[in-house]
Amino acid sequence: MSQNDIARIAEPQPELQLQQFLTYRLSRVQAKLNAQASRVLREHAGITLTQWRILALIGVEGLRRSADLSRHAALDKGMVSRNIKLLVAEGLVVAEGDDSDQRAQTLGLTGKGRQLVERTLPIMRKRQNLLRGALDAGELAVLYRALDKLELAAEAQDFD
Amino acid sequence: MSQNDIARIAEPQPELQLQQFLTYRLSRVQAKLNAQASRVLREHAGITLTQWRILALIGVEGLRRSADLSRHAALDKGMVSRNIKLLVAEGLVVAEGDDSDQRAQTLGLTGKGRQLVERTLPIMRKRQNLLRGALDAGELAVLYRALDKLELAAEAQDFD
DNA sequence: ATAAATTGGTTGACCCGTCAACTATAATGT
DNA sequence: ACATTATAGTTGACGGGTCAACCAATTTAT
Repeated sequence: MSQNDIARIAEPQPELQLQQFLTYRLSRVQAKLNAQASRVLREHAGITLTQWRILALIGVEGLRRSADLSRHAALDKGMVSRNIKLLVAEGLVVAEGDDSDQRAQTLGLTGKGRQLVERTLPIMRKRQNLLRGALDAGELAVLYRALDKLELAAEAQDFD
Repeated sequence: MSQNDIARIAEPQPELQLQQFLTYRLSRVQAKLNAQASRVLREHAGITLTQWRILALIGVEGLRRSADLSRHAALDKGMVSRNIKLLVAEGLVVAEGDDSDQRAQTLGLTGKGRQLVERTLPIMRKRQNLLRGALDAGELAVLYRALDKLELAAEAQDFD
């Protein structure tokens, strides 16, 4: 306790680091993936990642209702609502009333929106392939399995 | 195009889903890990995850300066600053001027802060072990490798 | 038929994390 | 020695994401 006179409760814990390291790694990788996609989309299409997802869900997956988007892509419905409004204002999306359900609105792409998706799809696919190419099939399988297990463990409520 | 008359730009793309699925999975797992830790800390110690990290870095790792915390745990320095202020206000941390560097302050735990860390450490270790037990060594290794590769791929700037 | 519960969508509030600007002090270069 | 550059820490602002309240319309149960 002479030179290094720091009040410690316990010796540094590699275990503690591991846990924090894990969530740290996960959030970091995810942040970088998002940042990369966001950059491309901003430069190439002038939209955000969320907006791209919405456009792709409408234009590629053929979904037509906000609620479907939320469910399909686990997007918050509030966020979908706000972004739809933006996309409509920018003339990329049309939202017209649905006859069969007065609450709902039917979503679709405008010509401009369709053009933008068509123009953007190839580059996003390219990126896709880059990412996919980074992992071999075995790694991908283990990654998914590990994430499943972690997610399950993270749901435990009764370990205390 | 009869019954399912939806204007699509392309057929639904499993590849697109994969990418979004990947970031979706990552963010989801991470969110759950955070939520779990946050819940435990809130119920058990009345602090947030960030605050716990700070307390542990001071009390367990023995760090004494804000800047060291930021570097060590990749926490934003602004966030550290604000949280330190809260922790001081709650009487868990002391921050006194540093003689050798007028800009810096020396951080330490109060008795109350030390007690709280001592009380909270065991349960966080328990959680730690739960998570660690969820993956075998091989899975953990592949997980790390896969995250490394993905992170690298996510840093590529010139794929377009 | 009508009350209750569910669903679609909008809006406001809030937290977390990041970034930028700024002040004060220290270290470095010439 | 003095000007430049780097560092410690504070603060304000912003975007992404979650949550809750709310309205209108629709489905379900009794």
